[in-house]
Amino acid sequence: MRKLKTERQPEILDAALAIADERGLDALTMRAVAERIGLTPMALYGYFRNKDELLDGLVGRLLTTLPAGPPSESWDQRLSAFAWATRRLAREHPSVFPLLFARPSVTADAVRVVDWIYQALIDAGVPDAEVPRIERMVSTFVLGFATSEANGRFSAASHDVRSRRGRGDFPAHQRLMPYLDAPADLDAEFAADLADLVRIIRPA
Amino acid sequence: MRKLKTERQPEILDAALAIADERGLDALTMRAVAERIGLTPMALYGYFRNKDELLDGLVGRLLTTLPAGPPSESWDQRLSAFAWATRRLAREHPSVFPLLFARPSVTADAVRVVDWIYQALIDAGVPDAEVPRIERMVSTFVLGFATSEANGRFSAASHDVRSRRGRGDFPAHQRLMPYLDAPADLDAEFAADLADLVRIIRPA
DNA sequence: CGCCTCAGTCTACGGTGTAGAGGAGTCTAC
DNA sequence: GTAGACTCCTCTACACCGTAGACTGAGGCG
Repeated sequence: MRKLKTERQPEILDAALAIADERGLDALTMRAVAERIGLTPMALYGYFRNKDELLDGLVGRLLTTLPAGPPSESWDQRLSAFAWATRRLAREHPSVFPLLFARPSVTADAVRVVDWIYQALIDAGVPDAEVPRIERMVSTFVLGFATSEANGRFSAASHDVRSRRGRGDFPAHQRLMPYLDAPADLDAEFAADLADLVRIIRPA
Repeated sequence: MRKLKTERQPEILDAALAIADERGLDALTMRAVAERIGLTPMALYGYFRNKDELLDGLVGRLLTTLPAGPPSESWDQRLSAFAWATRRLAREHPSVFPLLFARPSVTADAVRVVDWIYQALIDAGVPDAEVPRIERMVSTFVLGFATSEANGRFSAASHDVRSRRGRGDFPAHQRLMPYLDAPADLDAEFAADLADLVRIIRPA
């Protein structure tokens, strides 16, 4: 079978997304997906050539849920809306989100998102030659931040450090301890980071 | 067996790293590691409680190879050295590197690296209260850039887009086509991004 | 009627991580 | 010298994984 069926693809991806959200990426197996929609595992292979393609489909599904900012808004409004939507996606689907980073994902869905960002940067007055670099910088940061949050890289550090305090191992940590004890307000932090980024983009 | 043996841990991690470098992360199985050092798979469980712990050990091993910048250098020299060393790590071990992003990794190794960055930011004159945020921003970007490079997120986009040109799907891509055809000089790009970051950090 | 296509099933294979039991070798104490 | 404990490792086995290959049963169409 060369050509793939498409009708039930969305249904399959819904099931896969639900499983990953509920039980984590490790639980996302072909057998689990099949069982959820009442098929045998092998039936899925009529819709996706293999598991990797199913995961790519999942990535595409996530990307299509990113809303295109209406061109009426200003470039920084559109950029900011995209960034916050991306981060929301990561919070809603923390298990699946890291796949966005792991897979090259040169699908039409991904290119469409990049095109929005290109357009926003062009409207911001960034020279054409610089647009691709700035896009990579911005999307790397946004994806990186959201991914870090999704898999817990931003939390619990101070707890571990406290157990080591008293020994002089980590002087900067000791000095900053009052600021490390409280968990960071990541909403405010994301906003501040975005403001810094916009400051880079805004033409001198 | 509650307590783990440690003597042969480095040997095991060396084998694991070599396998991942040579044949990819998928080939990094307990059986493959065991065979490489002439043991049975179950022997590894005396040194690591399970495969996840072995992977955590691998992350730690990578982190320890990041050199501490001598405090004699200026803060931006140290920061830049750290960034380039991180990126070099990603190029040397592209299969394993993404694990740095995937695992919270609050081990002593990770905290030590963070401590260097804290110190550099303090020396840069960043207010104490802002240091943790800036550290997260910088390391998110550096890790994100290096990870993107390692798994190919920065390449081959234009090739796919070219096949879609002619249809008006992606207007910004069409306008930027001359700059998308040539592969980006990622060395120069990384340097430019770092310069932008340093500009954010440097106190007004 | 015969034949084709299609959606889905069934069976099976080689791989995975790892639990549990046991077996050699060495160290210590009597 | 020998019994026991401890350490390091092996062996066997299990449940689960992705998926190849062959099959079934139900239309559609000549």
